[in-house]
Amino acid sequence: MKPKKREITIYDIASELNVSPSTVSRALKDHYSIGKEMIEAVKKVARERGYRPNHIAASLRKNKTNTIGVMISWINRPFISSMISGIEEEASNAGCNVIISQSHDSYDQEIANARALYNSRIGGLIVSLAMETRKYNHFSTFLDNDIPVVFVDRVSDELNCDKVVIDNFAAGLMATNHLIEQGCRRIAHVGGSQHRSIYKQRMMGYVEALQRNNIEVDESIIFSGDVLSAEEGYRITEHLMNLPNPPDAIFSANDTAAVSAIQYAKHHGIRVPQKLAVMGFNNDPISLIIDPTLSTVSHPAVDMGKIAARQVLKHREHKDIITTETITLKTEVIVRESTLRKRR
Amino acid sequence: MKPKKREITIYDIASELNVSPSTVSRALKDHYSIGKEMIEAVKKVARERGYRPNHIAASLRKNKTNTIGVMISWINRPFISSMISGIEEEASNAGCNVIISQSHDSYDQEIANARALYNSRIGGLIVSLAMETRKYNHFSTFLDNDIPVVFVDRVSDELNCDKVVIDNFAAGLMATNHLIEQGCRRIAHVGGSQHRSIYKQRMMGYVEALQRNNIEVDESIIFSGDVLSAEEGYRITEHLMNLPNPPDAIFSANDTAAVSAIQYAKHHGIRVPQKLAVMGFNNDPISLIIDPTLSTVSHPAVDMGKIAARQVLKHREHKDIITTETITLKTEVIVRESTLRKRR
DNA sequence: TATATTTACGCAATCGGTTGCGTCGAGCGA
DNA sequence: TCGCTCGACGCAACCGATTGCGTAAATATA
Repeated sequence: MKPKKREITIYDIASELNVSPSTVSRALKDHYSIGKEMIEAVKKVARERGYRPNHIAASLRKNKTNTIGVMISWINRPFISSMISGIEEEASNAGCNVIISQSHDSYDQEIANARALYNSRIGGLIVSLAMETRKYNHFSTFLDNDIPVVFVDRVSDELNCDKVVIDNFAAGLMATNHLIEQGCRRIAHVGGSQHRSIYKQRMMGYVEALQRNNIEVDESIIFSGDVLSAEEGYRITEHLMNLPNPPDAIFSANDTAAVSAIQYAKHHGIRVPQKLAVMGFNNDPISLIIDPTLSTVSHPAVDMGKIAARQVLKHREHKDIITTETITLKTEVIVRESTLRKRR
Repeated sequence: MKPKKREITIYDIASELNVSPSTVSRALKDHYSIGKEMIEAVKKVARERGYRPNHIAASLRKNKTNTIGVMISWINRPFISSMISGIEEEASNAGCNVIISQSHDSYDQEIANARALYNSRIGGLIVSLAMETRKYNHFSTFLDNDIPVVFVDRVSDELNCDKVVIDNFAAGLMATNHLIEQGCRRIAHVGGSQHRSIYKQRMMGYVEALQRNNIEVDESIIFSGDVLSAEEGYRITEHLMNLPNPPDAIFSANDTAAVSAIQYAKHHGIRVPQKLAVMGFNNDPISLIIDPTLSTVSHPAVDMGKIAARQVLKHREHKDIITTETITLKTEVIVRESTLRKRR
């Protein structure tokens, strides 16, 4: 059992060098008004004595921490956890901590989490909205207090903040185009809540593709899932395939529901992709495991996380930035077996 | 744009009631030496004025935060992210934050993370060790400073801390027994690093099962993967199946490698489970998606996370606890298609 | 009634940095 | 030589809550 050695502080360094604590404080962060040699001397002593800056103290004084809050729906989903992985990497490289809170897709929980994070005096916030959320007042506290907020993936059009997204419209368009190219003519869509713009845009891309190809848009084969769970996907597929005029393809707004569609098809002897082509979204690991392998749309989760983190950090550095950016990452259709009807 | 209203503090409450800040501080946490009416009065004012306790200030004073650190290998793995989900739920219910850091299975990174978390003055720590880690000095700082440390899943026998685990030996035994019951006689094992006790114990359970059934233990079909990735699993399976005397079953210490085994088999026309039975571990989502569905061993990730969080919180409450517990959760073999050779 | 206890609360130091403002000496132009 | 600028650093007031110790008043004990 080691003796509990007292932490050494800037006061210790100050008295060792016979200077004031303020000088030490400034020297440690290369303040312009501190002389070159003084800075060196201070840092040398700090190193020798094993000085560890006390972030808590700094946070108290500045009333702002070096912690980045992350609000997401569920952590245990491939896209989300990968995104967080990216966030954590960038943040920890910059010496920031990441604290997470899950909304479980509940609006009320999201509000509670926002309050909790604000009370924790986070220095920045990264948000992927809950499925339910349609009002956004709970973020104004952060904006009013100059706490940078960056939205990722599930963003809101109503808020003027930095955003990191993919082009969901283009993605929906490309995905649907691919299905059409493969000869599908009656393409169903299983989307997410139309209040989440990402799902709306995917759907609009889908509609656009149909229209460009003079394919009738049939509302009766367009669905908006609640949370796009496996069960939901299965149920909707069941409904679709029992229609008098069932679709020859399903474009799902996530892989979970798409995989369910394939499984329904397998259980009922419907051949994929010959009878039913299935296109997913996200490129989750399961898309490579399912048989037939699932065609899907790439979703650069880790990169989106990294970029979101960088945006937050940038705003923390330069508080004078008053512009907001929307960063759009590239995405592409990944063609696999579940849609490949024609030889290439 | 709302005016930046100043936060109200215990001083505000104190002056409103003409008492001292210390009284307010104590009243807010029901200190025994504060009168009943005073406590009520203080809380009333606090409520009315919208007082929000400043955790930073408290942390500074107490030199300890209400933040729980979580050290894991990779966040974007089903077991880990589910575990974190459980941790986060329990912690946030108790008003604690959760900050995470990934080691990427690197020992050096784990040490760096431990330092960073210690510097962040976390109030508790939950650890699932990196695959590489074989020395544990980097945790003594926490123990020496009475910061509760709880290990989950990937624990160390060398440290006398609270642990939350499953009975890996029994699990390995049961899983292997099941394979034997299904008529397998030459069962290979794809394990993890034998320095991680969980993998060692799974392997020992496997060996025990063989011995109890008078099956020869053949070292040449027992492997210790590096990180048990899909690639590793595939490569090892390839090696195994090219042996002059290939196995009729593979017991893998995780689902990732097990799925790779199935995929290798499918690619090479080896029928599963008839020619090769495959047993996984973890009950990852993919185990239900792969065809044939993968038999595996349940791993109650969310519960393990919750319990680990509770242990940390318990130690924070009662600092007088000097005992350590090892909590073992129930686990069971989940029989699916990949091992089911006999009708039931 | 004088003394011992208890109850209920105040005082003031403390946690470790941060930062606006003040100061002091050196260098510089006129 | 006078006044001025500028570089380099110190002073001291914070930030908001916690806590050991002290004490006055109320109650109990002798």
